Amino acid sequence: MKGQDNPLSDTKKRIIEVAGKVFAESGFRNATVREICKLASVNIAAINYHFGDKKGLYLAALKHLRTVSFEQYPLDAGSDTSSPPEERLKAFIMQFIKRIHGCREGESPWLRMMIIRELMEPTEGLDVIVGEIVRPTFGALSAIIRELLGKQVSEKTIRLCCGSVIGQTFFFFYAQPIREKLFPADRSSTSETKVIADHITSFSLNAIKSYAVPKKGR
Amino acid sequence: MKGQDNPLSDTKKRIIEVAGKVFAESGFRNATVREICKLASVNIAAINYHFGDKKGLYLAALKHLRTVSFEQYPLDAGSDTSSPPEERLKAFIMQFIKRIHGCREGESPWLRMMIIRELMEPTEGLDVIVGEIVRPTFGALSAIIRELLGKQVSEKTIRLCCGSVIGQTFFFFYAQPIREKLFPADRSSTSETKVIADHITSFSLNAIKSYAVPKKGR
Amino acid sequence: MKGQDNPLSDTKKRIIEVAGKVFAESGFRNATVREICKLASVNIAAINYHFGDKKGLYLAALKHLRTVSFEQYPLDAGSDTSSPPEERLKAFIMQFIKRIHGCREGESPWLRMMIIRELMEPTEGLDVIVGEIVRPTFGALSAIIRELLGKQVSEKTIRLCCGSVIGQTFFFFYAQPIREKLFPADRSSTSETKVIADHITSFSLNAIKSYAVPKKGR
Amino acid sequence: MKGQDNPLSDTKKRIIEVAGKVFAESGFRNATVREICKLASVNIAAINYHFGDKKGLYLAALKHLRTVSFEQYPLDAGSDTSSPPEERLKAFIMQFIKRIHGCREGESPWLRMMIIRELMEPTEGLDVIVGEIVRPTFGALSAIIRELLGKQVSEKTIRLCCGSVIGQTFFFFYAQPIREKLFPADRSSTSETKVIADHITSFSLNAIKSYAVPKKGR
DNA sequence: AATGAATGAGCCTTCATTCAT
DNA sequence: GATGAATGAAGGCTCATTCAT
Repeated sequence: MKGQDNPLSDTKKRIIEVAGKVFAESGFRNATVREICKLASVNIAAINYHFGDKKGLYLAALKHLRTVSFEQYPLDAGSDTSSPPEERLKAFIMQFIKRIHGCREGESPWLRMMIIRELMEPTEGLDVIVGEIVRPTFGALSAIIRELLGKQVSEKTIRLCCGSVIGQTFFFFYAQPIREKLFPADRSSTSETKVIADHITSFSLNAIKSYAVPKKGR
Repeated sequence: MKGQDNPLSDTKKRIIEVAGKVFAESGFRNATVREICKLASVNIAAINYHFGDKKGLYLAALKHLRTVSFEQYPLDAGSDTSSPPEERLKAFIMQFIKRIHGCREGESPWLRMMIIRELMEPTEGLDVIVGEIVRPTFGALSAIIRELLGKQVSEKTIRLCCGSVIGQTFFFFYAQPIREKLFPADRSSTSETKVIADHITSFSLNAIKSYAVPKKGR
Repeated sequence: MKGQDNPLSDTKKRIIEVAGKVFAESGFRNATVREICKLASVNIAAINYHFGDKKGLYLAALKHLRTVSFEQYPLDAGSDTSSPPEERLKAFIMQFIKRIHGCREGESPWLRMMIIRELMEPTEGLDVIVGEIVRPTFGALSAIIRELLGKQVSEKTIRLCCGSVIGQTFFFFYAQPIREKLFPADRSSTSETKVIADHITSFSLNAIKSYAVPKKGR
Repeated sequence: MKGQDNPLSDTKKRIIEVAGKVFAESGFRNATVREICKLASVNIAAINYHFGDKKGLYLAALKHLRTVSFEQYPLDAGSDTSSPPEERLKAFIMQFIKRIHGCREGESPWLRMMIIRELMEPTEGLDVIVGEIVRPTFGALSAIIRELLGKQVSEKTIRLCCGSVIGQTFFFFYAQPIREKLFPADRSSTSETKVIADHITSFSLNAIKSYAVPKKGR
């Protein structure tokens, strides 16, 4: 009775889930198929059978991570297109943080780690990340910022503002190890995450609105 | 007392310089001592003799990179403490970009790559980075932002604003591979670097000034 | 009594035919059951089911190759026992070349390759080759040479002459890769095959007749 | 004091000698570097260090085999250019047999096995074999046969006769396993080798002289 | 201070075979 | 009869490290 709507065999699914963790934590090269197979309790030859080779497994794991992340944290949650853009920006930032950096206690930010590793040593996985993760995210953010800035503003300016927003979120979570060493008080926690999200929201809104002011007067 | 006019043997110096490039470009694990020795034209056993092991060489190379970077791009260049804070923020951002991300054409952003790698897989090198690179940088930026915001603002707010500024610079350069795939027009170049630096400066100034307003009126 | 009109299941037959090609071209070890199964469009477990293991399939393929070869190129074709022995030797050499080395353009000399491989690393297949291929061939050739030499000549001499004839044919075709590298002009072709067959015939006839002469006078 | 004129380290030499045997007996693919290293009592990584990879070792072993074989059995031994061609052909055949097939009891015919394997599955080694082994051998034999046939005979005819001579020697020794199965009396031995060499010599001389006759009369 | 040689551990991959259905 | 999934045993190669000089 099990698995009646499960297109992935148990073994294959188990391997993919383990691989997601291991690849995120160790990177493509450092991760070993041996470790993955051991953790998944399968024979090492199973990788070749199900995924062809290590790279095939890596791409499968990356795509799986994306799928799960998008299902858990859809981009348009928490607001709808009729909401004012300020509110939608706030919702976007919170959702983006949850999706990319994880939010539940103990949940490891695998997707973010995969993205960062791909930026250091790009593989075919970068195309997956850009095409299926970054592009739709940028699209959603662009729409909000375009509405905040008004139609007269150039696309280039919108791109730059998108980068400023995304860049802030990346930094606060990605550079967490440094921040904790510098300021032990800012230890990661659910409430600290909310503080950061609020800061990014207001910092960005303030900046963007100033950009937009010239067109309306001042 | 030995080596009074030769604190580093030529061999050792040569190895360190090569290692800096190779470690930055390939990461700790992927870099091979064989390649480093070949490029430095030294015997493979020299690493063990001079640095103990691969990790010892890595730390030596990291420290060397920091020294060179700080000598080439001192933090306070381009302005002095008597300048208005807006101007000093602008100078800081430009200098930070040059130091961390490189500025000359073809120059590899070794220091940034080392930092990013340490963030993914912290080693002893992270202490070096935090203590000798990040802390003074944050200190300088904090001073500028504190002056912009006024004394009434909490240290926490200042830290958050520092993060927002640094985060933006990191993103634009670190995520360069993604940005190029998404927007081929924004290819990296000296002029594009200037555009980005100006954007970060005005975006941040706008945001910070808005933060500061409430205290003086509104 | 089953399979009265289907002694070999289609699947089994298909596998054998594919295996003959693959084993001849790649040798026993280098050939993979996976490739054979893929080319034959059968499941990989079918080999185990039908033939026990890889070696069983190999032997089956070898026997099939022999059967086909003998059906296509019967030994006594092109002449009959009433013909003069010179003519029969000529016919034998041509037929032997066709059978062992192939004659049609693009036809791979599978049987020869199998024989050569068995000579390098004898398996049970060598018994099949000796008993069902070599022995009748040697018998036919012996009869011709015996007639050419006369009854007084020892069996040992006949055996040596048989070896000389067979040896020449083997060399010219088997060492083809070397001959082409040494003398690019002697590239393999239908006409070149005929030139070689004629040479072997006259060379051998000349030699054998000289052998025979002493007995009749001089 | 040892090895004062020994350009090869003991280890390297040991590996090459073992590799020659193993590659000849098992072929390039079937031979394993693990077995070679075990027999040579060296670490498996020594192959990478000294020869780059398996193929490098293979080529080194092949060249070593050639060198040893040529030093032990120089082509022009047993006769000089002033001898009559009949005598020189006899000497050539005996020497060729010794060189390629081995002559001492228990001596394995490694060089022949290597050649045969290269003919089945050519690698870069075939170029070595053709260039450094086959070409000079054919050159020496050609000279003898040209003298036997006279200048009027075409180069093509000389090539064909060379092939006939070489082909016979190959067959008798290469097909030894079959010959022993067919005619147990013809077991390999020093005296049998002499019988074969004499047969090939007279068989070939008879044939070649008949070729040459037309030019002088008949 | 420096070197060439050697080592052992580990990695990815491939293959024939077998199991459960 | 036939299949997809799974297994264990090797195999070639790479790497950091160490040894003897």
